[in-house]
Amino acid sequence: MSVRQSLLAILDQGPCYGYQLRAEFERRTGGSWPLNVGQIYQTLERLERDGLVAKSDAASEGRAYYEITDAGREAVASWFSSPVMRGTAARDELAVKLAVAVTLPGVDVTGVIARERAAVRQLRDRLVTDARADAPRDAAELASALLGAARIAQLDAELRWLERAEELLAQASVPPLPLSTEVPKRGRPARAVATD
Amino acid sequence: MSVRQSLLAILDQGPCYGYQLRAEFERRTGGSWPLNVGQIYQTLERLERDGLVAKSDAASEGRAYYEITDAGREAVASWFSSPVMRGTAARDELAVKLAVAVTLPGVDVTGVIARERAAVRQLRDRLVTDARADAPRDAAELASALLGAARIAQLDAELRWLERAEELLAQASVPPLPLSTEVPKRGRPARAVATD
DNA sequence: ACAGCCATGTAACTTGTTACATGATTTT
DNA sequence: AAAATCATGTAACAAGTTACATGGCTGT
Repeated sequence: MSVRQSLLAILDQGPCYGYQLRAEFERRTGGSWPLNVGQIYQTLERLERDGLVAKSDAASEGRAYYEITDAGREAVASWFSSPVMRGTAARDELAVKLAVAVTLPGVDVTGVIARERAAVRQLRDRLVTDARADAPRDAAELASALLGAARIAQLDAELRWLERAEELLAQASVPPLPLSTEVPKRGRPARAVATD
Repeated sequence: MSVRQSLLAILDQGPCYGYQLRAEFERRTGGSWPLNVGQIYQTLERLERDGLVAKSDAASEGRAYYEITDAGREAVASWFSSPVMRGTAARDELAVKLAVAVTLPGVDVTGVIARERAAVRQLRDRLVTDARADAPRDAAELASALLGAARIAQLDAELRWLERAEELLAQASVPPLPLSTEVPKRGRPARAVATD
């Protein structure tokens, strides 16, 4: 929902047209997260469908301006006033991959961890090198610095976690789980223990 | 791609039918990431479309078994032998939200950070409390512990980053960016400097 | 005239996800 | 018979993303 909500928040500042929205978004995210222009129009179409924006009447010079609606303003306020949704599940690709790997027979988990770690460290080092140390001069530079710091922090966390995973794996050497051989009955299963 | 690849990796262990796949996946992810059964069949259909699995001939007792193909085995090997894809962009909802927030006039960034931080800390504390300290007895428990640790590590990173963001924001008090007023020309822009 | 960008829009696709229909099987 | 679960499958949708068609405008 990030793109959708971000575009809406920008439109909260005033009417915009497609190309302008892309420029504003990319300016405010420091060039990370580049957007295909088509995605802007797709998102605008969906925002309009949901009643959060509307095509402006005053279309100047062949540009299709969109303006936010009252419902859209509410959505922006709600976005900024409530924390980001975190589902109960951990939709972390790396974590799930490793979790599945340790349960499967025949997977070289140590190798998997080593490769992931090398990739993470390399990327992390590159980002740290590229990160400029001088203080941000405007809000866009500040935003850029924040995004960079977030990326690095996340990679650091992954590095530490991967090291911890290596430890756990070395200590608790547990047998992997083959496919469950027991074929359960098809109908309604018996009551767990008793009716009581 | 996690679900898709995980199911394929499980099928690499032997033919499975839909319900069985769900059980195997959830067993191996410790109940986090619960799957709607329909998603299993959707994913199987797409895997079959891509030639990575095939319907098994020996359909026993009305169960539709799927088995992995050679291409599927290659995909599994490739998944485990190469690190997870990390796009150039930082598709981090929280980070982008804050980045956009600091560039927009009229947003109470301090409040946003405070609320996000409170939510993260609360969730983190709950997870730490729920985390069992005893050593895992089988691979499923190890996987579960790994997933829990990954979640906590990620939340820790977010906490630290949010604190850093507060600092940066307090130090470098930069003015927010209003919408760009300059309307660029529509046609081809002039050459940057010179042909040389 | 032509290259090249601005600008809009549409079609299609990906993974993830839910809701629903349908039936078989088994316990109560 | 009714309830509950196993089991398969289909339809639809969300959000992100890309590719393409089409035209207008401007500098060379």
